[in-house]
Amino acid sequence: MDEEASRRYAEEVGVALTQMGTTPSFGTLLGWLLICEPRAQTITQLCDAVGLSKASVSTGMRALEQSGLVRRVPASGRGHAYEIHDDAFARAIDPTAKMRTFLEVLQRGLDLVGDDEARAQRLRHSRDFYAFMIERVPALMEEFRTSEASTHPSSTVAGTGPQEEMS
Amino acid sequence: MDEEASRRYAEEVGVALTQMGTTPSFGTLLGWLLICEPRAQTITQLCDAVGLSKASVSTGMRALEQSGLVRRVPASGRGHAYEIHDDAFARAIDPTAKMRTFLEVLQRGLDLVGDDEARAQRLRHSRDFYAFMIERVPALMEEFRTSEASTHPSSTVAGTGPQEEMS
DNA sequence: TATGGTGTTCAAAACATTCTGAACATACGG
DNA sequence: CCGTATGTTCAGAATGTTTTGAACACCATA
Repeated sequence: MDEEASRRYAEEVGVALTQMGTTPSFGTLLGWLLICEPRAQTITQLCDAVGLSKASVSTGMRALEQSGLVRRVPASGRGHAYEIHDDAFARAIDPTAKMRTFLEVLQRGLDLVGDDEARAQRLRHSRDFYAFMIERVPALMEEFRTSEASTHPSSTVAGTGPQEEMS
Repeated sequence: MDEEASRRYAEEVGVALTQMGTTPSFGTLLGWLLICEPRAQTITQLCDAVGLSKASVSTGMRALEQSGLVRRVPASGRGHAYEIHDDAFARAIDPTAKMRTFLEVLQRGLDLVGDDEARAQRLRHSRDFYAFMIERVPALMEEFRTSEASTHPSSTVAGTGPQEEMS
């Protein structure tokens, strides 16, 4: 329950995610939404909680929403509130996203060096590695999803939200 | 062969990797090492090729070396040179590295909220997802490695280098 | 041990990003 | 339809990162 500990936790998540390439406000807001009470929070509540300006919270929340980690819900009083998805990370994170963009880069490199065997080898191995992982990881995620569904049948409906990047 | 096209490619890799969280010099150097001829290059050669200062190349190469993508080799003349590993990405990239750090963060969150069921649910699902992936992805990588070994038996010895982070 | 090429480190400049306050829109309730 | 609570946008300030030039160490050779 400890309000101050929660705030510290939000900051902690903030620095962890910042190291992974997000903005500090993005990570801090996500951290707060992971543990806050009540679960759904308005922009004003978020401002108070994490100590950021309305402007930062507004843009930060849009980013969180577009990345599929958080959704807008009708607020009790005026306006609207935001809450994190139960399965936020499993739904919003595509572990192969970066691999796909780099697969393209490697392929262009192979096109560039043509059939110069000596140089091609450097590129080919890495390209094949990514191709393999990209093909196989989705099945892994699907396996997790089904196993979860059978263990906790009360899951939310599986609306496949936007698959944005984060990690 | 086209010298200028190669330079452009190095820059292209540079921006791709910068978007994934590296410094521009890190990515550009890696891009150049992917396609340069000869394969092993001294710091001086790299300076000329990518148009960065000696200082940037020096620190950039140390980062590449520590991340396990590149190794030092004895140079023909004076000093030493650097060359990229054939299996650079498959060996240097641990797709679960970020998941592991975030798994810890989620676990700390669960410790913090204790047995408050309502709040715990938000954290638990994501934690379980990461735990699942972290457990399973290594086997996938191993599967690729063995399949490669049987296809191209001429691979280099599998010295398990430092498993630093990049993507 | 002097010399030249080679590589490293560091403070400061160049650069880019993020956050904020304030002005502007929007929508609801009275 | 007005007043108020709410939400958005944007220029500039604050902050952080990357690169660089220059001074310093190293090492082979003669």
